[in-house]
Amino acid sequence: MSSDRVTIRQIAEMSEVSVSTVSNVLNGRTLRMSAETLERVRGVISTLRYRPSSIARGLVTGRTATIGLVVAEIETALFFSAVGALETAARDAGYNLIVCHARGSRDEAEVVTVLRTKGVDGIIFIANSEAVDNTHLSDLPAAGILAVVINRRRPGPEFGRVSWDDRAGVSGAVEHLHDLGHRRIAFLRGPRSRDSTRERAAGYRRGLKKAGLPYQEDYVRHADYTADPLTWERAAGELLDLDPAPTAVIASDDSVAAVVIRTAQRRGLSVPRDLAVVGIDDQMFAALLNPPLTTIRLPVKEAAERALKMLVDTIAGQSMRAVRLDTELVVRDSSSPEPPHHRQSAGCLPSGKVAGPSSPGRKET
Amino acid sequence: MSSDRVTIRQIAEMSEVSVSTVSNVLNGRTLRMSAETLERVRGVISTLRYRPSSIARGLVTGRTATIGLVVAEIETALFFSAVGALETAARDAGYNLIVCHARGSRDEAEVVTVLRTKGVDGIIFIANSEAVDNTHLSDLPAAGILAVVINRRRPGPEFGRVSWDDRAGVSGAVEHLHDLGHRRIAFLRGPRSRDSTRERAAGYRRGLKKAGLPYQEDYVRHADYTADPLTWERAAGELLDLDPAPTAVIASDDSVAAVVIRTAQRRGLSVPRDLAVVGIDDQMFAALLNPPLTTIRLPVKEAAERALKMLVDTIAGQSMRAVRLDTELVVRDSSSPEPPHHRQSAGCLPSGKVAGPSSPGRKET
DNA sequence: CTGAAAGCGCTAACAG
DNA sequence: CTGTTAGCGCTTTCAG
Repeated sequence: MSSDRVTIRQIAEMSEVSVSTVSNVLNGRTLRMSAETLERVRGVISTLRYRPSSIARGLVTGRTATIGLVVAEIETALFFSAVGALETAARDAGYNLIVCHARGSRDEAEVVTVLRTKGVDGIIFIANSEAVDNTHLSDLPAAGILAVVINRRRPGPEFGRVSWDDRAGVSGAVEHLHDLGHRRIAFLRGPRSRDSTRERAAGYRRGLKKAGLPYQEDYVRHADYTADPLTWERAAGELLDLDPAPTAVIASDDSVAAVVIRTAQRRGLSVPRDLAVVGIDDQMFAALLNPPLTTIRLPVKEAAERALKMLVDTIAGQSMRAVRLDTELVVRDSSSPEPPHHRQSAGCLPSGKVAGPSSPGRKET
Repeated sequence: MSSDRVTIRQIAEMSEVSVSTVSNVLNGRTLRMSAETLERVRGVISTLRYRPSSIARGLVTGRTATIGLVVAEIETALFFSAVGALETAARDAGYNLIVCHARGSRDEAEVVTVLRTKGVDGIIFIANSEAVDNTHLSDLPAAGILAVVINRRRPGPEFGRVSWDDRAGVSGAVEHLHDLGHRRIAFLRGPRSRDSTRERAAGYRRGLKKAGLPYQEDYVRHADYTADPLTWERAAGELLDLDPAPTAVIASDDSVAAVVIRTAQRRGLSVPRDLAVVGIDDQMFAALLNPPLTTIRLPVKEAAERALKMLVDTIAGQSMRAVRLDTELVVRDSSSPEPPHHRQSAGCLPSGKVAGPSSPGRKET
């Protein structure tokens, strides 16, 4: 097969220099080298299309310019933008990404082992905020493998961490709805096992308090976005059956929000006139719904970029940190004070106007 | 940092055997080895948690158990399911995936170079059917790097290829709509530069012909799903302005379909009563729209799995092939003969009933 | 059935 | 400023 691989030795011979000289030009240690030699070596390299084997290099340097990415729930649309952003950022920094999907602690431990044998320089974990066991990560720092976690509890101080402020996000959404005149604001909780669910619930309470609204048990329902959509529909229906029914709903994510909208519409209600709906995530389709969905945008891409930067900076000598990003409320028609067909046709894809100044993480677009 | 790496030599010493013996147990060449020795070596390996370095192994064997995945348009939701499926399939087969995003031929050439220096055993290209230049791939076979392309023209006979039948998919959708009683069926074309767009347009014509319907220029519009949603809205509006207006639209993809639905609804039309809408892709949100979207499901996941299998089989000695997969028409409410609120609450997430037997690629669910 | 030894392609001392 | 050399950790003949 690949019998004709060009090696550094051949380059050396053809350039009539030693391998170390070639190695030097390869690695930019070219400062005090005769310009003529440099030229000649470079010429041979390019005519032979020589590319040093990063395997061989990795064996001796112990570095591979490869980063492992361990993704929980790879099927989730939101995480894909993270993978994309990460890949771009990584390649800009001269790294490649080995992407692995881990479905649980056991799986993750296995994946980490493989990644270690492959000699990755660092690992980024992007999680679903599931409070997962971290013990299998404890020996990573000792093994000299840098790691940063996204949307997950920090396994230790040697780990980098990037997260976002779920609590402030939901709190801000409540305030937004309150500003619009809503007084009966319901909240759909996500999967029970996730930290994000707790944070968001806390944000809901905080938002109510800030707005001076009472917390009502009845207005909080469970709608696990990892479960069957029929269950979301049921939860939405129960909310709508209440008397008095809520005039606004913050859904557990954009998918659930889509079903809430549909459920309301099927009952003849108009969104947002009879019911305002706010999602969480800002997935691609949010702006395409009818009406376009107001949603709490999670800064997944930014998180990915920050995580990568943290890793690269740490390789360059800095130490790990924990950063928390702001979410951003993207206001579209599903929470506007007037029904969408009476308004300018606002809200298509990445547009989205912005709410009042009261809550954090809002930004002009 | 990683000073304390366990090596095969240490295992050999502690087991009081030679390194080659350890290597043998590592590689399963254990047939004619004293059971007692085997036991001892394995014991030492597991107590020391020894993992052979795949870098070192790769250097000598020339194989890395790593596959490159080159994705065009990594941001597209549809492709993510491919990445997920591929990762799972790869890991099951003992491989890892280096995922790269290539934005064009130049970028792709660069990515391929990097992948080669990293010693990948094969490369899978998953494309957007853009008729892209393939010349930079021509020396892959000679270099002993296996490659298979998904949704892209085959660069040569040494390349594997997996694709799907866009033409039959759209043709089947036309027939489905015809069966439902539609006689004025419009079609929204995707990006001009893609092969898939041409195939789909051909499928549209074929479907009309099969149904005995005339081809009408006016009913075909351009709605590039990579462009601004406002342009889709305009295209949809133009269709609806026609007299007589179409009673059904096949949209260029699910996102466009969502906007078509919205445009119709904003004009007070009911989907599907006044207008039936069919998408292409079957993205996650298709089932969440109101009404749930009938769509031509592209077998992206299956394609990914087939591609991986082809690669692995070829490594094992088989030769590359070209396979074409069927699409599947997933019938939901947006094309049902009656309005959704008069029907059983069908159509939530992966459900979707199935049309008549006339067209290819339909399957019972 | 096991051990010694020769590299895989490269980098990094260390001499010249 | 350039050349020689010793490995990185593993596999794989080839002798014992």
